[in-house]
Amino acid sequence: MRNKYTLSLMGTFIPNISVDCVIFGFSNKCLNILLTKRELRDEESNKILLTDYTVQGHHVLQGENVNDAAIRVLKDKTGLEDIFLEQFYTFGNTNRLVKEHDQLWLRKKFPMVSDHVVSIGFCALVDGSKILPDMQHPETTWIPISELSKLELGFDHKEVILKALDFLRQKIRLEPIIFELLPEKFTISQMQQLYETIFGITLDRRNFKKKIGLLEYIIPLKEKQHGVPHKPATVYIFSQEVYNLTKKEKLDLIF
Amino acid sequence: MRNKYTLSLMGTFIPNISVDCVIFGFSNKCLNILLTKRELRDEESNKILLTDYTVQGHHVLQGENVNDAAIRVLKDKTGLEDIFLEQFYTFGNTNRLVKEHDQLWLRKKFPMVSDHVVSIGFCALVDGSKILPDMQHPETTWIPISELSKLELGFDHKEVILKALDFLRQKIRLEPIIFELLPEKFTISQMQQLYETIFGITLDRRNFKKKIGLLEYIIPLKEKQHGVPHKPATVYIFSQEVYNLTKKEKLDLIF
DNA sequence: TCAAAAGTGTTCGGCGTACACCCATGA
DNA sequence: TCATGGGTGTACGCCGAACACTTTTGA
Repeated sequence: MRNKYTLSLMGTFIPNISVDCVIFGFSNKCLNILLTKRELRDEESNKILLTDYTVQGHHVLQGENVNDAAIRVLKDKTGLEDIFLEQFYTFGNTNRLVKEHDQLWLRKKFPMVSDHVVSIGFCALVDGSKILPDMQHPETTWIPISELSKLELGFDHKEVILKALDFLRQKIRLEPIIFELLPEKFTISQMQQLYETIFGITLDRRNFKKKIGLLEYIIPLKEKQHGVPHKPATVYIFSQEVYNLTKKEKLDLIF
Repeated sequence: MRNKYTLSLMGTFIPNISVDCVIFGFSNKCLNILLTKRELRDEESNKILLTDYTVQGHHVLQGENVNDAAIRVLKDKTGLEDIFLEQFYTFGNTNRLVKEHDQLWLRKKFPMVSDHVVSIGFCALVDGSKILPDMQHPETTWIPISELSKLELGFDHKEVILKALDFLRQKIRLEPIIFELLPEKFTISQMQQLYETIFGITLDRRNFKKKIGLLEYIIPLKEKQHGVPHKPATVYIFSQEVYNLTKKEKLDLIF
């Protein structure tokens, strides 16, 4: 799959412009990021030269819109389409590829890319229940954000992920994108757990429920959970239409 | 000045990556944008072929960080340094340069640039009282945002400006960047007027004052206005230090 | 003395926060 | 019957919104 671009279309991608997608998903009460394990072995000794993780990225193709490149990467790496995907920052420092590990990797695998690659960072949000159990890309895995500090990351991808997380936290306060991370039908406590994992806080259940109860666009269904060993919870849906109709421009001048 | 890059250093800039700076300033109770008037005449007939406005932009140089390119453009076009300057969006559509006017301009003036230029948009905020009365660049002028819809704008710069304005409005709700647009010493009603022009609203003076009065980091001086034909107002300063010490992470889950 | 903007206080309602007990289900 | 998480109500305090009259200055 990846060969499609690195081999047969070699020369048709733009050598100095790429996109990087930080893909967030919610499962197991955790916010996770989809990362690719990178491993480089010496051809003779078969000794491991480097092993670390990177986010999903690729160069923009000749004649391709930058935003479309991100859509393409997402589809290639996860099979997902039509999900939340937005730019959050562009990484343009000249030293982003100069670490020894990364140079080694690039010389071996991508000798044609430029020394100074500008990368547009995208943030994608996916419903955790859509995680493919056995992907075409066995080297990609979900990592809880709480594990991030323990991981070795390639290029400037640590910074990329931190900026993406920042973006997510701020955006969530401004727009109803939290639902992009939840299944279509969700319970109030799933939603609460999601907030808690994103912000690293704990919230009072009663107050949370009261607040959600005031929002007309979060609609309870008749349906309940089943198969749970406790009182089954009511399931809710988010209505974008009701949201559009009822949202009021509240402009807190607070900063 | 501009020739420095377009002529003597021709070939040292990256043909497909540029920065565009949307520079906001506050004066005359208005939020203004610094734009450059563009005019192209036919060499024989001297007839005007196109006339419109653009934001301040330039290509990134070989070996230059993207963020440094923005700093350079800002300095070259306004003489200003050390002011608020942040990325807000990257414009990467393949059709951003294809309007007939723009092609005409590029063929004549910048034949060496690529067909597909990705441009990183930056938002700069300057104290309106620092506006140079007679600039080195007579073709640059401040335009109130209320006049924007009447102007002809080059390339995709209408979209660029609208995205910058959006960015400014959201950022102001999250961080104390409003002060970047005000003189060091300001009155409460200047601050109020600034909010009013940015958001296109009107606010109640008493409530506004009360709110500002609660913020420890907006500090009244002994000093008053003078030379005004009415009761002189108290002047205030913003203290970044007090802000850092007293800000509390308020996290409204509201969206 | 006039025009123009500055300064000031109260009331009301809504929303955030703190906090504890009973309920329904599967194992 | 037990463990697990679901569902619910009250009291308090803060802050945002509405609203009108007096004060100071330069012209």
